[in-house]
Amino acid sequence: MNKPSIPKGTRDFSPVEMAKRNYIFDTIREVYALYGFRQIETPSMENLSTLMGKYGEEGDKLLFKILNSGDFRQGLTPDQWTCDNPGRLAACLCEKGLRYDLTVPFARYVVQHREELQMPFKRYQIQPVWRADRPQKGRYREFYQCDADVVGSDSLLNEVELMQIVDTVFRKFGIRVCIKINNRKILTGMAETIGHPDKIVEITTAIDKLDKIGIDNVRAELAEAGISAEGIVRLQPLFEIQGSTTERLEAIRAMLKDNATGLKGVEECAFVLQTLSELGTTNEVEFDLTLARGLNYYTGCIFEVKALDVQIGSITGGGRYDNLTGIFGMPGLSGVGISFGADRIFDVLNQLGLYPQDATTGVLLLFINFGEREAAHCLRLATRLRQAGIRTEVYPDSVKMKKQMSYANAQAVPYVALVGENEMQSGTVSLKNMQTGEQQSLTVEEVIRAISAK
RNA sequence: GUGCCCGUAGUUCAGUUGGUUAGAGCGUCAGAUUGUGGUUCUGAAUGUCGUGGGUUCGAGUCCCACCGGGCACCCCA
Repeated sequence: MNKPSIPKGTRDFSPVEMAKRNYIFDTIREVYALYGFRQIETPSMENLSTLMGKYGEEGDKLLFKILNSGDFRQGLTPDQWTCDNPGRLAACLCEKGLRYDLTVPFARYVVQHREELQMPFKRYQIQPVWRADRPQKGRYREFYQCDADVVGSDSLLNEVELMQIVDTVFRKFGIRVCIKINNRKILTGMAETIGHPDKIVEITTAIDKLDKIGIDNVRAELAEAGISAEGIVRLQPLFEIQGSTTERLEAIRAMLKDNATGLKGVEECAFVLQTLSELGTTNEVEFDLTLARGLNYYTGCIFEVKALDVQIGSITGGGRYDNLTGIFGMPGLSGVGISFGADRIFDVLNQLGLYPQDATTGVLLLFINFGEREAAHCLRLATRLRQAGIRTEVYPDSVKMKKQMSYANAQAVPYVALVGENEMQSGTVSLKNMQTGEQQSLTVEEVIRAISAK
C-alpha cells in the first residue's frame, strides 16, 4: 500500500513544533504591537493580475497558479492551446494565484481600502506565502512571513523604528545577528554615474553575489550584462571602500558628488545609522554597500539580517518602496516594511537550542486514573486547577499505572497527581514532581500554589 | 528551470564479485513490577528493499524510465 504524502517543499508540524512556532509568532506579534502596528489578514489567493509582474521575470515563474474551476477550456482557441509561451497559456487557464509575499497583497489592500484608512497606516501580517521554487536547505514552497509595513509617511523615523523592532525581536530570541543597511538610491546613483542607468537590476544582482562568488566573477558577470570595461572600473570602489562607517559614507559621497539621487541615498543611510547609534542597539548595525536585494520594487533604504552563529540565508529583510501602490492606481504613496522569515528563524532557534522551557511545555499536571470513582473525583479537582489557569489533564482510562506514568513522561508533563482511595478519604493529592521524583501530600490549594509558583 | 548525490522496518543505517528464509541500534508493544515514569533485564511485532520495466538460471545488489528526498546554481525568507 502506498503511504500518503504531502507535496514537495511542504511540511507537517507536530505539537512540539507548533509550540515552538507559536513562541516565534507570539514574540514578533508582541513587539509589533508594542510599536503601534495593527494586524490584518488577506486571502491566500489573489487575482493573478495583482501578482504578475511585481517580482520580476523570475518571480512570475515562481507563482503558484490556480486552475480555473468549471470547464477551464471554455473559450480557448486552438491557437491559444498551442501557444509556445507557457505564461500566455497559463493566463488563459488561471485567473487566480497563491500569494508570493505579503507586501504586494498589502499594497493591493491599501489601494482597495484607501477611503477607510488613516495615514500613516501601520499594519502587520503573519501568514503563509507560496513559491514554486525547488526546495533546499532553509527554503520551502510554503512558509510564513511576519511583515510589518508603514505606508503614507516618508519619514526616515519609520526606517529607524523598524530597525529597532528587528533589534528587539532578535534580542528576545537570543539570536546574535548582523543588521545590514544600504540604500537603493546609492546603487541607482552609481549606475547613472558610470553611464548605465538602465542596468540597475543587473548591477544590483551582480553586486549582491560578491561575498559568494568573489570580485572577479562579479566583474565577469557585469561584463556579460553589457557594462563597459570603463564602467566596471569606475564601479570598483564599491567593493573596495574600507574603513569606519563615516569614512565609507564620506568616500561614497565624494564618488557621487554630481549625482543628486546618489547623494540623497547617502544622506538617508547616514541619518538612519546615526539615529540608531544614538538610540543604542543590542545587535551590530552595519552599512553594507554591496547589499542589493532582489526584489525590484525597492527604491530607498534596504535592510537584511544575517544570523552570526548559523550558516543560513538571510532571516529578515525589507526596505522602502516609493511607488508600490502606483501599480494599482494610487501614485505618490510611499511605504517601508520588514519581513521576518519565521521558518528560517525556527531552524536557527532549533540549531542553537534557544527555546525557553515554558514555551514548549504543554500540560502541567496529569491525574492518574485509578478507576471510575477516583476519576470522577479527579475530574472535580481538575476543574478547580483549570479555573486557576493550570493546564491539567485526567488520564481517560484506568489502565496500568506504569502506562499512565510513561504517558506523562513521554509528554514531558512536569507534575503527576495521584488520587486514589487514601487521598480521597483524607482530602489530599499526592503530587509527584517528575523531574526530581519527589512526592508530597498536599491539598488542592497547596497544589495550585506549588505549580503556579514555578 | 540547469547540474550532482541518494531511496532497505516507525527512525538511523548495515547488507560481501549478483546466490537459499533481508539484518542491527534506537523507538514501539508485552513481561520482570496489580500505587510510581525516566535506569536495568527478558521477550515480541514490523518490510511489495520508492514504482514500473529490462538483463540473468537467480536482482536489495547491474541497466533504463518515472516518482520521491538531499545539495549546489538561479533566486530568495
